[in-house]
Amino acid sequence: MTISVKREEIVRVALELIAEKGFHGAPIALIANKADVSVGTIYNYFESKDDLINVLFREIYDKIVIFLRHGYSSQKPIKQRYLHLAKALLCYFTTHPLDFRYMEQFYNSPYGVAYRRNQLAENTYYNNICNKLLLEGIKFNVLIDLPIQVLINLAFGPIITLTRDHILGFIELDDNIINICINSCWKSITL
Amino acid sequence: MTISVKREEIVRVALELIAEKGFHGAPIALIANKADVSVGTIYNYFESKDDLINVLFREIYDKIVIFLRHGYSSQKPIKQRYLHLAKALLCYFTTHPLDFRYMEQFYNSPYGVAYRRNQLAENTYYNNICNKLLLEGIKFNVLIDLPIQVLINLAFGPIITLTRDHILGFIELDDNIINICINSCWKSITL
Amino acid sequence: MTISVKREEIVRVALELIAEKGFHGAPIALIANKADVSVGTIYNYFESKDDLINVLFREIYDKIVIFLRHGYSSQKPIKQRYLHLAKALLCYFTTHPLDFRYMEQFYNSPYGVAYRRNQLAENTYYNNICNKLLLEGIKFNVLIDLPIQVLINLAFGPIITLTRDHILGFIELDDNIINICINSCWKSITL
Amino acid sequence: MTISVKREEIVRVALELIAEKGFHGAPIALIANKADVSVGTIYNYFESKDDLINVLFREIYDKIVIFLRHGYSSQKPIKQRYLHLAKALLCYFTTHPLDFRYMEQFYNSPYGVAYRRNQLAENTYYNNICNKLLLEGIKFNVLIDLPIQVLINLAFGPIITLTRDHILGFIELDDNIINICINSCWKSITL
DNA sequence: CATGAATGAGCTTTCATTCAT
DNA sequence: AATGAATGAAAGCTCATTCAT
Repeated sequence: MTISVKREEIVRVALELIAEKGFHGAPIALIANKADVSVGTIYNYFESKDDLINVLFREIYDKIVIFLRHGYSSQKPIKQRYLHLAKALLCYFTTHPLDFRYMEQFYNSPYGVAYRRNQLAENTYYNNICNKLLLEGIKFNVLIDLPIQVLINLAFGPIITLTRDHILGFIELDDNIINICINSCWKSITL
Repeated sequence: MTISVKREEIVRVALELIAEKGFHGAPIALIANKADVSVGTIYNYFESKDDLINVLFREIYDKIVIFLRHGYSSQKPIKQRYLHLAKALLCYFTTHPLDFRYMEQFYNSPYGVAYRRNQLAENTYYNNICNKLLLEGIKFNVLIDLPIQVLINLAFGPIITLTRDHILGFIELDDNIINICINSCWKSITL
Repeated sequence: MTISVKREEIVRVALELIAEKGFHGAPIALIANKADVSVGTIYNYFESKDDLINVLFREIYDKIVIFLRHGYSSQKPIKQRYLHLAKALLCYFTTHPLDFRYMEQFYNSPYGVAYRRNQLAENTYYNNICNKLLLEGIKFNVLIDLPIQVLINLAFGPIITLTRDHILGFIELDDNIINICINSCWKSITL
Repeated sequence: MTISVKREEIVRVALELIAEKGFHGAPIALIANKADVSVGTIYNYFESKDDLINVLFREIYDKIVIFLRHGYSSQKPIKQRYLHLAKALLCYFTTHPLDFRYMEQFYNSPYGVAYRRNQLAENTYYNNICNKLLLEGIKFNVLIDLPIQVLINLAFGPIITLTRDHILGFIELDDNIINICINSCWKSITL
């Protein structure tokens, strides 16, 4: 019943190290050391470093989905739902900067490219909330009729890059700026 | 008089390998081998792998700047200039996908973070064309008054992410879609 | 409980190779090979080649100190103590020629210079037996009043260089010659 | 008639670099660079790095011999001649610290060991002034009857090690100390 | 399950030497 | 004689993974 506390530690330390120093700044031995665990133990829980990296991605991904879903209702108007998602995304990442930087590392690496290709291949791509929302918006003539993947970029791309600049300390975000930006993005995708 | 053909080859192969497989997928020995050159020769032209990486970045960067400047006139209306820059950027990268992926690798790595910090520190940051354009737009009340780095994200962020998806083969761009997207971005930053 | 036998082998082989061929004649790969150990194993026991070199120096140094102390009593007359130290030194090195040559390599290299500078800086310099003995000899007007480091050279310099010549096979030492030499040195430093 | 100025420069720079940083701190490329000469030019004057090292040794050696011979007369009493040689040696090295450090590097390396073995083999060993002096001293019952190589160590060993300590900055020599030391050495070898 | 010593392929970098010009 | 780009073997060091305990 109790999930191994050692496994938790491994995952926590791996997240921290990889987020801050990249995959190559996080050798297994260092992860083991910081997690107060032996190297061998890591290989009891994960098949390989690659496996650990992919599992960690999955865990963060799932937490984000849960966070986005919280308070989200498909009954609400499309705009309201968009604002909810955009804010939630930005909120999650600014409060979980390690998760953000980990995801950036992941997507910008062979892992991420493989993952995305895989998603497309499996056709599971259109299952996530954001995609559904945009597809609905197109269907009801609220949003510009563009390929979904294109629209995603307009709708959420700036949110992500803003978050990155904020986390790296290049810009300072406040509620006012955030609201303006999200509304700007909305403006850019509406007919 | 003639620029070394070996140097050219080294740079070409390094670009290709790093763009496709990342910094760690491009060991010096492999670069040397593919460039039909000995390992030592690389170190005749570059102080270190880091140096090669930074020089390559600089070369691409300069080529992009030249390309963006071509046909650009500060006499033209702001919107027209924005459209020029956005299209040129997208055009350059779709015709030079290796350059694009290289830059992505670069920015998303300690090199890129160091580079950006350096730029901020040196205050040379506001010297590039895009920044100047946006600042002018704000000044003349054409664009939303947001911190320049925030505005940059709205104005060019989606261009970049679209380009990535296109290059990775996740979406297919055509003139129509490109025009719509660029205009959407313009819409998102105007008052 | 048991000190690693691999570590012992590494140290033994390193001593042998460095003593005979110098630091540059003892690449890590060769040490590993001769010690029947993998390269990585050496780095499990020592941080770096420098570390190995310094540790090895320390181990030999400590063995020498123990040997010199054996049978040494500060109650005995100064001359007797000097004769003890000089003989013991010569005895230790002629029976441990690898140790001698290692120490020569060490002192005559950046390691040794750094070590000596460090010792001076830390003021631990005057703590060794030889220095104490000479200082006492000066104090009681038995020895010439010269700076301690100068006196050391007169008292023990020839012992060391004789040992070297002996080990390198340039001269043949016997008890008679040894006694004459040591007494000569004593003569050279007494008032 | 004019000895190549380039060759002079190469030798001068090699001496400086090797004396200060050892053989491995003096790569051919660096020597060439500092001597304002191309790498190839060095190989025009010297067969190899080893050759350069040996030639440089020989040049210094010869200069020392000339210096020692200056003012030296086999007519003078033995003690006076010893004092002359010891002082001249110390004088030469303190005024030519690079030469001293070069010689130390040389002797304490495979080059030096090979050189000494060679000398013994060639029986040219007993030809130098110091040896002749000591042999004469023994013959006339002025000096202790010890093997010449042993006597050399007593007579000149401390001079050399004192010089080293002085050059490395560990001790400060003045005329008074020097006189005491040299007389002490003399005392140690006389009957 | 947990351990961590052992492994060795692979990395970046150096440098004596060559040789076409 | 002079040049210096080119070479490539060899160096020190890292790290994902295994396996006997």
